[in-house]
Amino acid sequence: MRFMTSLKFIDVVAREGSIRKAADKLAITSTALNRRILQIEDEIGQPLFERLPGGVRLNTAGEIFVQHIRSQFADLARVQSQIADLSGIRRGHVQIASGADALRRLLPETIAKYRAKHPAVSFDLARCYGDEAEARLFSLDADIGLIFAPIRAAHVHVAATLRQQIHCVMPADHRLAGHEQIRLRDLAGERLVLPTAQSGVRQLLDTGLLRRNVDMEVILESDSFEFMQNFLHFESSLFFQIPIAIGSGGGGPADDFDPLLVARPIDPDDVPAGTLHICHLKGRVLPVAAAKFLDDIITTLRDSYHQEVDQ
Amino acid sequence: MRFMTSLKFIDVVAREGSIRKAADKLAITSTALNRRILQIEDEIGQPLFERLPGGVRLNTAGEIFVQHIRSQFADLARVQSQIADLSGIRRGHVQIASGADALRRLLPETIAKYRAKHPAVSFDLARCYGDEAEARLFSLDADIGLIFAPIRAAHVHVAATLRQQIHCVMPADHRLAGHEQIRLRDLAGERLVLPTAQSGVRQLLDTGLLRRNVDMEVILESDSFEFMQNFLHFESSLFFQIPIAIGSGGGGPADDFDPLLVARPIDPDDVPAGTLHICHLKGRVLPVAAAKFLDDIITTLRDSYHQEVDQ
DNA sequence: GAAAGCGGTGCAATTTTTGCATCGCACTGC
DNA sequence: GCAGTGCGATGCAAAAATTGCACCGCTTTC
Repeated sequence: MRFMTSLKFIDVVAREGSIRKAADKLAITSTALNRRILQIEDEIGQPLFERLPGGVRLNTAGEIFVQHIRSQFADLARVQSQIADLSGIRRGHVQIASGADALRRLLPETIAKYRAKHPAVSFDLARCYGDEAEARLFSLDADIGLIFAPIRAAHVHVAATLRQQIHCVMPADHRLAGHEQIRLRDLAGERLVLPTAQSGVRQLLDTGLLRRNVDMEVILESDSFEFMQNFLHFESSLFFQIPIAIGSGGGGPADDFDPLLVARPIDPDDVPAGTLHICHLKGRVLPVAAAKFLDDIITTLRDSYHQEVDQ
Repeated sequence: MRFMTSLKFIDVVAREGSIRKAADKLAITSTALNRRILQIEDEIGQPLFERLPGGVRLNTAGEIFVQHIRSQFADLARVQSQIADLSGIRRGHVQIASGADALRRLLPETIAKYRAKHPAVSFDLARCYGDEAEARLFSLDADIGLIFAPIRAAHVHVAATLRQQIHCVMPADHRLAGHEQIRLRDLAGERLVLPTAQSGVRQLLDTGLLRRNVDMEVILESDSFEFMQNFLHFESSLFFQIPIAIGSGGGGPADDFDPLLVARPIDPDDVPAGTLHICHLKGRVLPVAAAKFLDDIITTLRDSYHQEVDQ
C-alpha cells in the first residue's frame, strides 16, 4: 500500500518513540524518515511530535492524528476484506486480544473451525490481561477482545458475556476431590498456586480470600496456566481455573482435561462468579472476517460449551 | 496533502467517469493519472474501474473503495479542524446542502453570526432538493443538510426538526389578504405560481390540491422563490412559502418581508404542516466547525425565530 | 471508412526520495 | 568538567519514482 506508507511511518515512529529506532525497524535511513515526518508536519501545518533529547513523543495534535491514522488503517483493512469478499474468496486477517483462559480450547477450536471454512483468513493472537486488551482494541491492534475481568474503558462495546464460576483444580486423589463444591474454609492449610495479580481469576479470588482471612500457603504465582497444571503433577497443590479454560462445558471432569486432575467449583457464596466479556471497539465496523469470527465464537460457546451467552 | 493525492485522483476519476477528463481537471497528463490508478488497483489486488469504450466506471469494489476514500477525506478534515482548534485559532470549512427555503434568512443570518465569532471558518453552500441533499451527505460533499421534505435514506441522522405550515403569499391588496387562514377552496379561480415538483412545498401542496380537485390556474412553475416573489409585483397571483423562507418567526407579516406582500397560513386540515429536517450523515463525527455550526442553527431557530425545535 | 475519443505502454526527462556525511544539542558516566 | 553516546536536523549527490511525449489498439460516431 504505497499510498499509506507515510502514515504507516508516523504510526511506527509514535510507537517506537524515536525516529532512528523506527527507521531501523522500517529498513530505511533515519534521515529519509525524518524528512517524511517533517514534510507531513508541514502539510498538517503543525508539529505532531515533541523533540526530546532521547527521541520524540507525540504532542496533542499528534495524538489526534495518530488515532486518525490507526482508524484509517483499520478501516482500510475492513474495506479490503469487504472487497475480497466480493470475489468469493473470503480473505482477511483477524486480530484477537485474549486472556489466557480462552487459549486452552475455546480459541484453538473456534479458529480451527473457522479456518476450515475460510482457509485464506489469517489470525493474530495476543495473550494479555484486561487493561492491555482494552488498550489494544483502542489502538486498533486488536479487532476482538476476550476479557475475563470487569471492563473499565468506556470505548469498549461488549458483544456477549458469559458467567463463569471459578473452579478449584487438584490431583484426582486429593482429599477435597470428593466434595461437590469447595468452600474457602476447606482450603485452610492447603498449598495454593495462584495466577498473577493482573489476572481476573486472581482478582476474584483475592476478594474472597482477603475477606475471609483463610490461612493457607501460596507456594507459587504464575501467569501460565499450562505451567500450573504441569506443576500439580509434581507437587500436590491446588490451582484455580474457569470452565472454558479447563476445556469442559460446565463443571465436573473435563472432556479432554488432564486425567490426573479434577476440577470442583468454588461455592459462589465464597467467591462470586466472574464474567467473560467478548468485545470490540465501540462504534467500529469490524472487517468482514472479524465480524464473522465474532459470530462464530458466540455460536461455539452456545453450542459446543452449552453455556448461556448474553448478547 | 501529498499523502492523499492518489486517493483524491481516484475520487475525481470516479466523479468524472473518464481518466482523460479527470486528468484535465487535475492538471496532469492522462498517462500519469492512468498509471497511478493502475498502480493502486494493483495494490488493492483488484480493478476498481470497469473500462468502457467511452471512459471508466466504478465496479462494485470501486464503489466500496471510493466510499472509503471519501470518508477518509471527511475524517481528515475533522482531524485537521480538531488540531487547528488546539492552537486557539478556530479554522475549518463547513459544507451545507440546503433547500431554497433556508436561504432567505436563516442561513445568511446564522452563517454571518457564526463567522463573526470565527472568521477563519469558510462555508460552502449547495442549494438542492431533498434527494440530492441526502446524496451529498452520503458522498460527504456536505456536512449538514437542511431538508424540507421527508427523509428517505436510512443513512441520514436527523439532529433536529421544525414543523412548518405552508403559507400563501399574495399582494397586500388581494381579496384573500383579509383571511386569517386560507382554505384550499378559496383558491378556486386564482392564478397560482408553484415551486417545481421536486420541492417539498410543492409535494405537500400537491397532495392537498389533487385530493380536492380545486380548479385553479397554474400560470408559472419555478425553482426560485426570489423570482416568484418579484413576479407578484407584476402580476397579481399567489405563491407558497414556509415561515422560515418568508423570514419571519411565525405567521403574519414578516419582519423584513416584502411590504407589498402578505403571507397567510393555509388551513392545516387542507394541507398538513411539513417538517424541516436539520441533519447529517448517520454515524459520522462532524468536524468541530460543522458541529458548532449545527448547534448554532438550532439555537438560532429556537431563539431568533421563536420556533419549537425537536431534538 | 475516416475521424474522434478512450485507456494502455515504451522511453526519456524530470521531480522526488533516499543515503551518506556531518552538524548542533542534550544527556551520561567517569 | 570533559569525552562519549545517542538524538534529530541539514547539505549534497545518487537512486528511484513520477511524469510527459509519442504512439498503439480499440470502439463508437458520422
